[in-house]
Amino acid sequence: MIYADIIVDISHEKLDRSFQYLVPEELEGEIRIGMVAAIPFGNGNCERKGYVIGLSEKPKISPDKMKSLLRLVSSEETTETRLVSLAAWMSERYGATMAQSLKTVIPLREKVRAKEKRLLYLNIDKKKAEELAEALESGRCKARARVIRALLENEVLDYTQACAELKITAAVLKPLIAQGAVRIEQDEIYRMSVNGDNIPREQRSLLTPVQQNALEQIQKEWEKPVPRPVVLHGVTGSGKTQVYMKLIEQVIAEGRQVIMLIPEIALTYQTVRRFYGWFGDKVSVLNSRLSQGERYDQFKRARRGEIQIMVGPRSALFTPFSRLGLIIIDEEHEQTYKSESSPRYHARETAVQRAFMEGAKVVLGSATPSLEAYTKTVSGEFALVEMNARFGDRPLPHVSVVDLREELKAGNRSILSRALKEAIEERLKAGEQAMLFLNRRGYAGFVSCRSCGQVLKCPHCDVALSEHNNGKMICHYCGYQQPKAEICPSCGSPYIGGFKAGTQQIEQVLSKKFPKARILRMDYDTTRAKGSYEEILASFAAHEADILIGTQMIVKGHDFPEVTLVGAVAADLSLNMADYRCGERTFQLLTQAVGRSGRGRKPGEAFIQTYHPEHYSIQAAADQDYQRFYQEEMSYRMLLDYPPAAHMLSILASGQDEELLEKGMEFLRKFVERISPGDSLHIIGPAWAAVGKVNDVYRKVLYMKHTEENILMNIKNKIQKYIEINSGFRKLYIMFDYQ
DNA sequence: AGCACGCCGACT
DNA sequence: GTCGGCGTGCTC
Repeated sequence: MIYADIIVDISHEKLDRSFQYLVPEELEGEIRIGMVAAIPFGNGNCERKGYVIGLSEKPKISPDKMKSLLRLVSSEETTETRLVSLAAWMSERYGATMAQSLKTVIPLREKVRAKEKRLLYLNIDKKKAEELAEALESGRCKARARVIRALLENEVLDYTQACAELKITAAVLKPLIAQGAVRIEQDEIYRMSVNGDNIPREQRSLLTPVQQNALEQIQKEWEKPVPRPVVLHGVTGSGKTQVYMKLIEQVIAEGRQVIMLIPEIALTYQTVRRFYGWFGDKVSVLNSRLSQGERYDQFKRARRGEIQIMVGPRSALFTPFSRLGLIIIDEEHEQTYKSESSPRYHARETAVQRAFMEGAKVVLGSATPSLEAYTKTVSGEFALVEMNARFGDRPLPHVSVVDLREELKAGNRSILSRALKEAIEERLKAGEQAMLFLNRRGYAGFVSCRSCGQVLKCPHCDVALSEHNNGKMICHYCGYQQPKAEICPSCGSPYIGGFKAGTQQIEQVLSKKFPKARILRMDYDTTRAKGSYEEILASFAAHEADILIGTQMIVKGHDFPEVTLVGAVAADLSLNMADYRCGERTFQLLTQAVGRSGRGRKPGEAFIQTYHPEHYSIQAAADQDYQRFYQEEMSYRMLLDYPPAAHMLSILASGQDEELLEKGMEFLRKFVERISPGDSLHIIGPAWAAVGKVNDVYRKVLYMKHTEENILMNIKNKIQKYIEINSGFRKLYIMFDYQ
């Protein structure tokens, strides 16, 4: 006997789990995961549709209580069934529940209802309604009377809102609808969709020989019976976008569709404009500011075949195209492609899986490919295509590494080295632009006591508070703020102050040293208002300022042809993080930052200020030498068994009860030790998470490393079962992260 | 979401 | 007692 796990297609939290049904014998050969089945549901055996999310031979409940599914609604493969299979793969791979995976993959479930806002109307004239209300009030139907009264006051009521405010349920409304006094209408709410009509179509320029060569290599790979995913490694400014455009055109001409993922931070007005300029109404661009409903609308357009190209962040990967031909991931190494909530999927890996399931091709582009992707090109699993020259044969910028220890020895305590200061002066004189880049936001501006060393922390999160110029200290995790402390709360010393290296401090130093320079600052504070991000960039692009200071956000993919100087003020900040990827991140950030310089006619220059001038991440970035970085970083990962040299599974547990959390994690470690085969598995922890507490919820992690992927998968499955059986874990939230 | 069950106030 | 509104809880 086969049993099918089915999620009922009703949008309600309490139904967000699977129900098991008997599969009739004649359907046993036909049923597959992802199909839609008609099932009897609830006390009235009301017929509903549900997704088949799993098949097994073991019943979860006594089989005589189980109902049999009626029939399969879609026996053919549709876009939806393929996406449901993708969700099934994701929950297996990333250790999430099927409900969580379905939610990420199919936005339709709860969002359909959100779109069709249900409204209540009076179905009789006011006089009759008045009479009815009186009749109901004199009787016992007070709840019904409330509805009629409310409708007499307001012609239209929102269904959900009315239920909450008038304290009524469907049971109250049902007789009113039956007698014809009230009607429900499902108003489709029209939302503004991004309109690309009035943007002029842009002429595509001819490809340079380097680009043409890359294009041909990719096309050659595509001619193979089973094309491999292609890693397009192009140095900064080599013009990968032009190559993407040609590939997209080719796939569209074959009558297939394209998904292009770009990092969230690059989704600016300019990018959106460019895509509309190239593809007109064939393209839709998603961005994070779109509401769920607007996103749903765009997905609906894709399903109907109204658009051929979807551009967007991570979540655009699940666009329901029926004949998907190509997935492009631009800046493939970016952190934003990894989901931070369960399922903690990586868009790169998931894209390869979706493409495999639907016979589509994959192109992963980057100037600094992730170790994961590049390693697969070495093993031959992915193809590698390189572009080693900049667009128009412009030279790569000349990079100098400045040793900050030497600066200190020479008596310079400023955040600007002498060399960088001189270079800025030169640019100002020449009327050219400069960019100053600071790796990390939260790091700067923390407040500590000079006598006892105590760092002021957020009372709800395990994070240092940041000092801001408005005299307040703010937690960047939960938004908690308090006035600036005058004395140290632990020792009472008045010598307490901020660690000065934030973007604001750099701005202050610069405006003191160069009072005539026009300075723009771009960080968390100056971009919080909607649209200000674009405003700052546009203003700098129009040369309304000479110097732009900022965090990560200024180094991503913007083209400022007038910029001839880039300074990485404190390159080490991202090097000292407690994370095995910090070397990779530093290399990527610095390479991107340095690559901003000299993109126009004039050659560029860059300075990297550091306390570790000998570190390979910094040297390789200065030389723009990816190969060298890859070799060094890979040997480090192999030495310590970090991905991609080995596989790693993390268990992230959180809960409000600190003691319960610690006990639970200890139990988990012992459990893993018991089931793990021999000594080849490295278990690390349990330890406190990088941020051990957020909003009064404690967080711990347990890591496991092994060279064999299957062994970790197996352990993950066993832990999942263990957690399900032991009720002690009910109050803990447990998430798996696989990398 | 929608159905049954059961509590509780009103009325023959 | 009985009738019926309406809140509550469950659905393989």
